[in-house]
Amino acid sequence: SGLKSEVAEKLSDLNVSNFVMTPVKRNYAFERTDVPIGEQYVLKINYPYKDPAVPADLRGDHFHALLGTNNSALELFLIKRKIKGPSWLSISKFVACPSTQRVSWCKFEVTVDSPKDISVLMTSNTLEVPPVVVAAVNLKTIINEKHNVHEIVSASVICCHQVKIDTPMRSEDWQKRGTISHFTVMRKLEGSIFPIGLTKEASDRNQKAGSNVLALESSERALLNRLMIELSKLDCDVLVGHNISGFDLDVLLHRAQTCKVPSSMWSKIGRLRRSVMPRLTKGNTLYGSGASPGIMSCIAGRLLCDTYLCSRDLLREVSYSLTQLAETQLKKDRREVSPHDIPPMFQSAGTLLKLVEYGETDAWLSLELMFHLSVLPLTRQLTNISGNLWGKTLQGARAQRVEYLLLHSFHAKKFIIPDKFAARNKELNSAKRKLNADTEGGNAADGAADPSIDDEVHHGDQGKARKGPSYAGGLVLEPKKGLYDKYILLLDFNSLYPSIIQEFNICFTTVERSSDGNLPNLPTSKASGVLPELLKSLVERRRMVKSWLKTASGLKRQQFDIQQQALKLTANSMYGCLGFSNSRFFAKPLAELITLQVRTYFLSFRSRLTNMYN
DNA sequence: ATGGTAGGTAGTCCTG
DNA sequence: CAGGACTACCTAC
Repeated sequence: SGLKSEVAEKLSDLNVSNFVMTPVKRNYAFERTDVPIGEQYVLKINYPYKDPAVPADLRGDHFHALLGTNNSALELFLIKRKIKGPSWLSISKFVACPSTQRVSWCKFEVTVDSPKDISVLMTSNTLEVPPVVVAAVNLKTIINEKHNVHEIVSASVICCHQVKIDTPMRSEDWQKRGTISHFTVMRKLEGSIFPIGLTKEASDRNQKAGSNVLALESSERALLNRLMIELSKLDCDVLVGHNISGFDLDVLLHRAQTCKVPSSMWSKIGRLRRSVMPRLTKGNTLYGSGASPGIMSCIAGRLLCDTYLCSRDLLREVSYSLTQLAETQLKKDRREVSPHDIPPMFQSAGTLLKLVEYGETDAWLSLELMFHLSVLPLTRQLTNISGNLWGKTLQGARAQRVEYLLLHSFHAKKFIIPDKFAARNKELNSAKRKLNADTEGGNAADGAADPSIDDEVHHGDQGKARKGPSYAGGLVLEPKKGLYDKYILLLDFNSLYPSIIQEFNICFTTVERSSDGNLPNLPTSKASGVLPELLKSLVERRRMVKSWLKTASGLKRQQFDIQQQALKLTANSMYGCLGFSNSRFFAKPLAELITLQVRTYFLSFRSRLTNMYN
């Protein structure tokens, strides 16, 4: 047909020669106004990732929209193969990589021709969940005043070789003899020597332990080399540390760069062989915002568990310092050591051994905190529910979890999924901004006339992106003052927002959004939307798990408890992402409609109650 | 850049 | 000097 030959022509203009085109039936239900809502025939085009991407704004005589042009390969793989979090995969066809062609440090590496050769193993329920290896890392640093950077003087590692990820671990489970190993690598200060007695103490300890538990090196470079060798021997699945993503990893890689540690060494911090150090500082350098993308790419193949970030997510504390958390959560004392306290400690073997102890204790406390909070089982459950990447859940990316949950659901129902960065919106926004700048001050009624401007930052003049509310939320009634000494009735709704979404069948697929962004009407359609169905299944799964919980005991019980918590968390975080302007599934009209129903429901409930009890 | 809004208190700065 | 506009921070849902 005309469409096919036009597309073929456009593709060959882009030097794409090897492509497949198929007409398929697909649904659309999202915010692009240039794509018709509902089911229709579309042309599906497949070609290899090595060829250039089609520009999203390309148009032709026979087609007026292109979707999914910039989907990442990883996302397509996970969504199309229906891979939902850590699970057993069956690989039907593969070729083992010869050692000269490997791209990773893994003991076994294979090449797979087609993603279709990989599928989720359906009988995996009967298989045991394999344990993982977890290494806790803590660095002790001194400050180089001249360059104003941290330099590493000691690195401690505690490694736990048999960590379960399907159930919580009690102290006696992970502190078993033989499953834990530890070591510290230390170096002397520049232009000085180790204090008397340290070398003998180190060799005594190593002999007694039968392995290198205390390694003494002459330079920072040698320390880094040794640390990388030991880490690659452990080949851990998870790296853990307190503020490891904001401090230790950053320092480690910057020092490796400065000390000219060869790439064959520093890249062993991850599982991917790398030859060029990526840009380490890109974007946010704010405290507590996680590791930069460059740093994360260095540890590819391992998970990162930052107990500082986890605690901030899972606990309610005044301070999230390791000292404070050790006290309140683990009931343990911790000695704080600042970089300025360290140089004097190099004067005697005794104080230097104290430094070793402090480093290993910090690594230990962070590891203990991770077990205490059941970080691995909980994040694994959350990841299995949403079908995103485990590493992202560990970073606390809630929006991404909801994004993947919806991607999987809508793909399964043959929907075309919204693009990650809609080029159209970017254009629109920059055009708006330009317009605003041109007619500055002269548009008093802009907010009412054009709601799409509302998502812009309201108080963004000082670079702090704190937004004002962009739509109406819940309803808070003024309390009636007085002493109530007879009856006080407390009502608590079970997951109010998810219930409202289900009750009123609010979904992308059911609510008709007007083009001017006004508040939409309630859906009239009887057919259940994708969102309500999804929530229903989450609620049902939770109810089932809770029923198992009643009769289970011990580890099984804790496992079910974590699972039901994860299901609840997932259901409750969905509404927030509808109102989140950077979300891929951002739909302010839907969020507004939900909060309106919440307010209406609340008021009618109150009047029913006052009628009943007067 | 990395769920939402509502609402309270305390503080700063400015103005009539 | 009272009071408004604004911000930061905290908590509730």
